[in-house]
Amino acid sequence: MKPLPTDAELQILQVLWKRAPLTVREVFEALGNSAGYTTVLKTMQIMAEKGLVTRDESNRSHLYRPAVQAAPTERKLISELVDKAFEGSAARLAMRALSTGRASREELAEVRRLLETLEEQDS
Amino acid sequence: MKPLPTDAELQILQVLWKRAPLTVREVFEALGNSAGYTTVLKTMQIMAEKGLVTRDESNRSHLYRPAVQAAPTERKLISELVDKAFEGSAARLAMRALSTGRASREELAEVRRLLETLEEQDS
DNA sequence: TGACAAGTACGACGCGCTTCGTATGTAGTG
DNA sequence: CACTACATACGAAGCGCGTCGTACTTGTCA
Repeated sequence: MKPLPTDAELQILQVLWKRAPLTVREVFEALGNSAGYTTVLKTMQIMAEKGLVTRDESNRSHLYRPAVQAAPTERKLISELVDKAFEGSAARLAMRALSTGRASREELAEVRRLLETLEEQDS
Repeated sequence: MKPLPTDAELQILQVLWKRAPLTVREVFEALGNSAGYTTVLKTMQIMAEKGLVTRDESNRSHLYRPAVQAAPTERKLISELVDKAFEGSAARLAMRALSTGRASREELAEVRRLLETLEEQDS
């Protein structure tokens, strides 16, 4: 129903996930002027149409809140990539991700803990 | 230099990675007629221009081979998503991927083995 | 040798996304 | 009350991608 966010929409959602509610101007500034103000505005209007955000119009400066959660959205983005490039195997994607060398020692330990939880659960 | 493959290009690359060299028709058939023949042809021509594949024109039916490898391409696709949606943390992406519930017991064990290797290496 | 089958080349269109210019409305202030 | 600052709304352009129709070339075989 609610579509997955596009790239530009995802940038905005990430800002909103950290600290909502926010006005368009606040989002615009958080984005570091990577796009024009009206570009951000328009995108957020479209997101409201799509149901990705809600907005409170009681003030002159409308306040925006995310209408989709981070975790499920991230999972769907991953599933998309998994289907597209990893033959449906999330584990294969995870392994590729870990072998990019971009993970620190601590992060690896975290992954290990998650893995233990999952393996337990599954039995 | 060589750009990342687009979605349609990735579908074709996956076929070529499995069994190259192949003609356009063979790729077309492997794709199960999800797109028209000339669509596949055109896309493969573009891929040749981009340097994603090479082609042997000595026969009337040109033979195509991948010019980029699967592993690095997959890693770049992941990095792209990591930067776009996971604040640069490949480990965070890996954890989300594992918690989609799409991984079997065996796959989890594989991930665990990889993890052990990585943790060793890093010390 | 002529006609058909099968290949390549190429141009063009439609769509979604991003971008921004411009029009319009409105709250505050001297 | 007029002026300025700042907000929203909206239309339209540019671009990449996927798609396919059509033209052209070439090999084959009756």
